[in-house]
Amino acid sequence: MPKHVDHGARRYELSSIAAALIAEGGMEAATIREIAHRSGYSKGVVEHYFENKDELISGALDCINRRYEQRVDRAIRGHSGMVALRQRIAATLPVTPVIRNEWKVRLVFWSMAAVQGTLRERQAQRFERAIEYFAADIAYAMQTGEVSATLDARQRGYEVFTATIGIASLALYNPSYYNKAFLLAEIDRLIERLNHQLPEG
Amino acid sequence: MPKHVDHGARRYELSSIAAALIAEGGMEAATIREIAHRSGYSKGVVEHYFENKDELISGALDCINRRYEQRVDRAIRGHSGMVALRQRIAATLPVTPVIRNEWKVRLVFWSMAAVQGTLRERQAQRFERAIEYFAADIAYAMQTGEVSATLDARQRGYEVFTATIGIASLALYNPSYYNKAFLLAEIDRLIERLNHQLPEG
Amino acid sequence: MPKHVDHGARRYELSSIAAALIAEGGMEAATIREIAHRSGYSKGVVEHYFENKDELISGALDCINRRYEQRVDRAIRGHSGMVALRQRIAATLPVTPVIRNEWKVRLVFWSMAAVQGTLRERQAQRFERAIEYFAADIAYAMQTGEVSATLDARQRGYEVFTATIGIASLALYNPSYYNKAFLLAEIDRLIERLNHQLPEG
Amino acid sequence: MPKHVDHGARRYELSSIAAALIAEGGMEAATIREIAHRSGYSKGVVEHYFENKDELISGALDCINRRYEQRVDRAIRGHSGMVALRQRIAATLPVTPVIRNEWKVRLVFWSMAAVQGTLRERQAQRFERAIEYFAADIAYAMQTGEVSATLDARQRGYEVFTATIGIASLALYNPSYYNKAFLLAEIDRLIERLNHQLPEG
DNA sequence: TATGAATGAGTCTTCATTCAT
DNA sequence: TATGAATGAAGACTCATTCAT
Repeated sequence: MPKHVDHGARRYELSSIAAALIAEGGMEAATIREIAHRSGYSKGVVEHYFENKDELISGALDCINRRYEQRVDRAIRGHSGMVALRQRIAATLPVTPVIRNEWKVRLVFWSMAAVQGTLRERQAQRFERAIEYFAADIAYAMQTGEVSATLDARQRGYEVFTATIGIASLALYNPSYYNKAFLLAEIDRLIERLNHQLPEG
Repeated sequence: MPKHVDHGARRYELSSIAAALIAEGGMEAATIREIAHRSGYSKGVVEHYFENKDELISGALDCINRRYEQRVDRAIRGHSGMVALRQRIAATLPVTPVIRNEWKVRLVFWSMAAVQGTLRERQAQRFERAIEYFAADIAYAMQTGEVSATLDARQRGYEVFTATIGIASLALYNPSYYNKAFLLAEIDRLIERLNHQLPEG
Repeated sequence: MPKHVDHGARRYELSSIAAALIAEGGMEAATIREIAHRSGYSKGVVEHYFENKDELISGALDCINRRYEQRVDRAIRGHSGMVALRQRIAATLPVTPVIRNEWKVRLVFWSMAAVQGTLRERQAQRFERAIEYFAADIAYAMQTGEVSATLDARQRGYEVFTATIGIASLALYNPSYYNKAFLLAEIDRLIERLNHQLPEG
Repeated sequence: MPKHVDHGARRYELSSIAAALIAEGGMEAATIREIAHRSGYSKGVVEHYFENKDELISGALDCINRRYEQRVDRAIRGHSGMVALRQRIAATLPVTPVIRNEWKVRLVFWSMAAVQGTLRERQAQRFERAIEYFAADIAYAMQTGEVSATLDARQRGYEVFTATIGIASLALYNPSYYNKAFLLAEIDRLIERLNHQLPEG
């Protein structure tokens, strides 16, 4: 009987280290050697859990996305509609060092997907899915009368989402100016827009 | 008597090739060897005009930014206020393959700047300058009464700018859906918001 | 109570897989990992039955040689002299895909033995034994008067054998030209030579 | 002006070292590192002259084949017909350590070509060309009446060639038994066969 | 017996960089 | 100014082998 190791846990552990390295020094800092060194295992172990480097890298992306989703879930639990949307945005914007690191990794992947056909489409799907989450919150708010029922939920979700990632991209490079207080205030503006803009059509 | 060579022109030529390579295959595709090969010069020449690779890379960014600014200048010439703002946004959004390539290079730099302290601050400055251009158009429009004089021009410039780069980031990965027609219609929405939102304060 | 496993059968099974892999992709394709994967056993099992990789490789050679000998035995059963010789040659030449694969493995071993002192001598012995088989058929034919009794059986066996492996080596690289019909006709020529050449001395 | 290096000569030099290493320890002994070390240059230099390892390996084959052809040319110069054929065979059989090394390299390539589709066809062509050279000598001998004009030159060339490589393959593994004297005597037998066999048809 | 986790050496390859000409 | 020869570090990856379970 072989020594048993939780394969998934080990993969997550290594992916997490890869993500941290990417956040620190970009794609080129996430070498297998360094991942092995930081994890305390040998190079061979990394290969044991990942077919090749691409898989490892993609594991790193899964890792930060999973954390993001868990954070959103925790923040939203029990809420819906506009409250949920507020929480979702707050969990997305780079208001803490942890989230900033997530954004660094995310941007590295965006740049990869921008120039690599295979990754592009998958990135587009990730964006689409994110928009749907934003839209779902708004759709719910329309049903409960929190916001005007005449809005186009998908379109509004798209607007709020693009504004959010635009702000996040900006904030990442000047975290002292675009700090937590600034960004949380920004959420109010985004929400406010939904109520005061002219209805569709 | 040494042969005279237009230093600036040669630098621009090489930077342009570097930018094209980055757009094609990311940072790692822009090797000195490949730039030398495409330019027809030898490797030594490339390094003669750029102290090291970082300089070359930064030259590529300058190159695409210069082209962007020239395109904006051409589009705005003779215009100001809201018309200028429209043109500025149109010249920014990835509505053509050329501009999409610009955005690919831009994202590669964003990802570098996100994880590299030295580049981060300079990137923040570039963002700040861009916002000021957007804000200036709005400020002019306020003076001429095109939009409500109660707006905060800087704030509105910031909003339009972040919305623009958010949309651009999204569009880059699904150019057939977020095509030229879609993006131009998007400009109308952005402009419309300026007029119909509640005034500041 | 330990589980009983037929050691020999297991060895043969693994050797056979190794031989197939060598025929497909040469020495370097026969990795322990791949053999384990194809056999359905774990890597550890493979090494349990073979001290090290060299043994495994030598097992693969034994495997194809055993198959060759069985094929010859089946073909010759009940025959002797020139008929047996004909069958022996026919069972040797690469007239079918199966025999071609045998030859591929054989050539890989020849190339190893050519450059590795330890293997060289054993290969020489294998050749010598093969020649003796060919010579025995001829000697028998001399006794029965099928061929001239003045021949030197060993010398003639050597000649037929070298001609056979020469033809086989050639045929391996152009199986469509040196096809079954061609090679079988070739046997007639080899046999004919024995009869019409001048006697020894 | 760059330092000038005779590209072809350097390639030959490195190819030659590769061939020597293959003869010593097979394909796996011909590592780039070892080639670099033995040549006195750095690893990078090897890459400078060969796109990749495959090219280097193929260079090694070219190297031994070129030497073989030069040796044949030198031996045949001024001769033709049966004398030329004798010399050709003598230059082919492994009668000296140098030629034995050639054969070792040759066998390594045969084993590679046997299992690799891309190489197989090229190997078949090399064989065909070699047969034509043998056949040409015989055809000339038929014109001058050295041998019976009723022979099929191509067929006889093929027979002599296959016999030659068969003998060579055998001799390689037992050079003390199949020594120079033995092999030279063997040439007489091969030649004699041409004269005393029954004519074609 | 059997498993597969872990190791680390070794391979090719790519690349920025230096330097003699 | 320009060339390209030369260097050596670092990358991903493959693999045989060892060993605790």
